[in-house]
Amino acid sequence: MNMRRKTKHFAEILYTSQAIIRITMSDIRLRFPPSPTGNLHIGTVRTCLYNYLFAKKHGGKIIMRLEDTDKQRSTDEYAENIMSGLKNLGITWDEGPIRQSERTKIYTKYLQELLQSGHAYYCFCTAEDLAKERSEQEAKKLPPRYSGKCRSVTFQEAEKRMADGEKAVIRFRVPEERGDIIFSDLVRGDVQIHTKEIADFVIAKNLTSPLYNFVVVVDDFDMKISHVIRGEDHISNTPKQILIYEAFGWKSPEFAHLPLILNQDKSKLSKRKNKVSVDDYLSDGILPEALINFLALLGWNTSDEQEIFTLKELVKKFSLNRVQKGGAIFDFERLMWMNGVWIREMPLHELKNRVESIISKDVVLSEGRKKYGEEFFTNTLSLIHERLKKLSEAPDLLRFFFIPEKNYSPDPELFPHKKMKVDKETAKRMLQISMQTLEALPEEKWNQSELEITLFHLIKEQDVKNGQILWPIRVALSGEKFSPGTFELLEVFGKKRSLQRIEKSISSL
RNA sequence: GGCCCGUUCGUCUAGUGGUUAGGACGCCAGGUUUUCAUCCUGGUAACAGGGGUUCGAUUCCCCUACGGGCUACCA
Repeated sequence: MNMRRKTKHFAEILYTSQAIIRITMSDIRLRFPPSPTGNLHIGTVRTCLYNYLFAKKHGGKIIMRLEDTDKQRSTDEYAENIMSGLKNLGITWDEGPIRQSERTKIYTKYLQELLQSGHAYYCFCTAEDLAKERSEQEAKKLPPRYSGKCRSVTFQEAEKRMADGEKAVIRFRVPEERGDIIFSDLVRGDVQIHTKEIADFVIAKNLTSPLYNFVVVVDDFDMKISHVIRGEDHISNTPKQILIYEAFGWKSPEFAHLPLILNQDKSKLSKRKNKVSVDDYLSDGILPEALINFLALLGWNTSDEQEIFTLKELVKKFSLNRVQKGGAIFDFERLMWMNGVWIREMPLHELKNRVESIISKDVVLSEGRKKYGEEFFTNTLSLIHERLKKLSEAPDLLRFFFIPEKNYSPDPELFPHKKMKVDKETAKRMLQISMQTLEALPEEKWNQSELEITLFHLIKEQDVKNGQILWPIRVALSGEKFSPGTFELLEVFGKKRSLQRIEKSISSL
């Protein structure tokens, strides 16, 4: 890959500073926390990517942790899709997968601990109770918050009521006297919120069904996570989690909240308004490299003017303090441009591998490939290489090459071209003249440079514009409005097929 | 409504107490002795507003506006 490189000198400095960080920060541990409630999402990839880049940059470890506490919505299929998708993109992890659904015993133990220490309590309010409470608050224009009604229910009393069949959830007792919670976010600096803004929140439906904010804390502690890098939508969860850390007497990890990826209208990227499934992009012919490259630069940059990066280069250059604070709109045009760059930079044999599965699904192409041979196929691919913006366009760009001449009939309406000063009449005449000239060119001289000499000679002799000869031939050979150039087509088709196509065109005009 | 976060070309972004506010995508124009694509050249276009601080603010502070996130017995 011919990418721009930094000077050797710079690279050495970089390595040195990395080595220092490695020594002082040897306990870097991060986690990928996907919730397997859907196929791999663009936002999940971006979050995992930044975690990956940070971990690799500092020699840390990554734990794959499937956050599947929502038993209704989580499935093994989604988990599999997410994990294989990440691997296909080159985003790997060192430990796991660990499933939260298999760690219930651990959560239960810590839940009991919190209940016993009084940091949590049973709440018997029903959904109706809470709805009523909320509507009353709204009527008084108060922020809807749980009142703390069951705070006074003692542990013994609660156990008795539950034994009698009453249902209860477990809430965290927010210590209002704690005052301001301030945490230093690695991306946005100090974030502050007062405990009075936080109502007693539910941490578990019951002893064996813990909820997100609780399990995250237990797991991050248990797995010795040092840095939590996640989306901005989690900022408001952070103080709640910090409170739980404090209740246990645990040290909280470092937090870094990433800006969100946005729809065109600046709302959080959603499948209603955008394509969010990684599978969709990949099957649409977006290269994993391009997707990674694009996502890395959505919300982060290197300050120099380089735009194209391999994963390795990203690791080398990544730093959290160059992460943007504002959200970034997902610009498909830019992704397409980047994809085109990646395709063009790719060697031909690699491109061939990548389009293999797409080509094999196309009947005309597969049969034509057998009929005209592998070398021909490779040649045609090389002609469309720089025209490709995404892999899925390949079949449409290639198809005309593989149509057998007996089925081939270009649309006569394609021949007239104003700028070229060509109408059907001229097209026909020029094709006839060219036909004679080309027939006279021996097989062994049938290559681009000889063809150029021959046809330009003819153009001069006939005293016509280049386009008056070259345009009709190009259309005759491709039957397409747009295609590779005349000489390229002539050479790749070879003498026999070229003349057959020209002849067909003449008779159609 | 409340809390929190944010705001440089249409988009992704660089940047500084004094710059012609830079690059990239897109778009437009021209060139690369035929189309398309590539490539090259040029052009278009931004510091949300108002107050301070200052000799001077896009840059520092405050307010407002706008946008967004969260406000679940989802994660």
